[in-house]
Amino acid sequence: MTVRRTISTVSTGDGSSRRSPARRGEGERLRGEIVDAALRLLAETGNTATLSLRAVAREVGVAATSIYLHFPDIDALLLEVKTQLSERLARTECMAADAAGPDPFDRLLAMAHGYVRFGIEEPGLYHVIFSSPTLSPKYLQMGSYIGREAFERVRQEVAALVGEQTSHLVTTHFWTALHGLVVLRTTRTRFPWPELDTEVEDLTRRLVGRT
Amino acid sequence: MTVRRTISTVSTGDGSSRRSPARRGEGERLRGEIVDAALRLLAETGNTATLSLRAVAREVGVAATSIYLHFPDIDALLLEVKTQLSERLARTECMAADAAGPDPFDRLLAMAHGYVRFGIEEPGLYHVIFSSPTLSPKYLQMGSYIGREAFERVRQEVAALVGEQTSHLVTTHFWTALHGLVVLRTTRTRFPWPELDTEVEDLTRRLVGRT
DNA sequence: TGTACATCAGTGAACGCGCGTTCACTGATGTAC
DNA sequence: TGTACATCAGTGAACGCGCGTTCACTGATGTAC
Repeated sequence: MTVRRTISTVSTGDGSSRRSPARRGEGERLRGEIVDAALRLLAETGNTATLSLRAVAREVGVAATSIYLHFPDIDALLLEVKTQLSERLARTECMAADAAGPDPFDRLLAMAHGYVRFGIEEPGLYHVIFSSPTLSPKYLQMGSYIGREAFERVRQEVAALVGEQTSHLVTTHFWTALHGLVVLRTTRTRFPWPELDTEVEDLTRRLVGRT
Repeated sequence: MTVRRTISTVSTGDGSSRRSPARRGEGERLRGEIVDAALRLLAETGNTATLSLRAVAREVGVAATSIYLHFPDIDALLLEVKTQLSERLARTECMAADAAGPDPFDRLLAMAHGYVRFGIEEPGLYHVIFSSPTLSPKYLQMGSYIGREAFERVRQEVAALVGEQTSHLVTTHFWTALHGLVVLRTTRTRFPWPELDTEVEDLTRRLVGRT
């Protein structure tokens, strides 16, 4: 005996329940729920190497095998997750710059603050973006191009401040320094960190030579 | 029937072999082999979360239960591994500074190069040093003080260059920037990285204001 | 309008594997008498 | 000097667990006739 529930599960009389299938053509709904579940789990651990297919299925509330309906393996799911996260980070940076007005230094500083804020507010997700070594080789190429446009946007502001010639070098400094800042701040919580805004601004000034 | 081998195993007639116990008082020998095996495995994966007790035992060539003779759990083993690695990293930095002579800028630059070289030559081990979140709370306190003396040594050189007052801030920049540099270089291999020595030296100059 | 069938979306049992941990054990080496 | 015994260093079988993956299945929804 099966009884239809109002929302999206079917009770089977004993304790177990069964998800009622999506309408025809709405199969993608579960796909989205899978990605969201993976994001929730990764936000806690920050470690892609320990994410399991069964744990994701459990978090969604679905049979483990149902994951295969939407992803061939867990690396495909991770690629999707990373792509979404990179876009989120890039968007954060972008919005920060747009809110800052036309001055290149103000824009650069705003981007730095945006980047750092994202990483510190969501340390688990931030770590996921940069944990490529776990990906199997077949997804490596695609993953490695993530973040290029964001780098290029920063480079343009940097170029306005230090010149086109050294802009690649200085933008690289920026990227490595902000990345290290986020990773170490969220990892070495007992270290006597300087006040965050002071640290980001002083770092930015020094890197572009505005002391 | 058991036959004594010349080195350190005993053959049991069939394919299996048995390690001949260490002499009385030499029980610490296996402890060292366990740490070395863990280091070999971690050098490949760089991920403490996926290191298993059984894999370590297999690498040593010993029964899984033998690990318990020397470590209460895997976190204790990891703490030992991390402590040894931090000391290695600090020693590398130290030696680089000593080889550089008395000038503070030269010493600072040498330390930076030493730090970065260590990280790039042994990316897996470098990652292990900074992967604290995996440690269970009971070992967290101890782990977090690792590296303090190394920071202090760098700070003294920085103080000679930028003054005592801002030395903590600038040394923090140094640490985060070099950490990010190592992590991203070993992780994002497809990025068009600048020439290594140029990058480190330019970064150092900018951080201490010697452009 | 009715009905047989195809398709879509998801399930659940079963497999073999590696894992951490327990337990009683083995066998060589040293020591007390 | 001989011998019984304690101790040290390490083993191996067994447990229950979570994992990825396979396979045949279920049952609602749409479609052809």
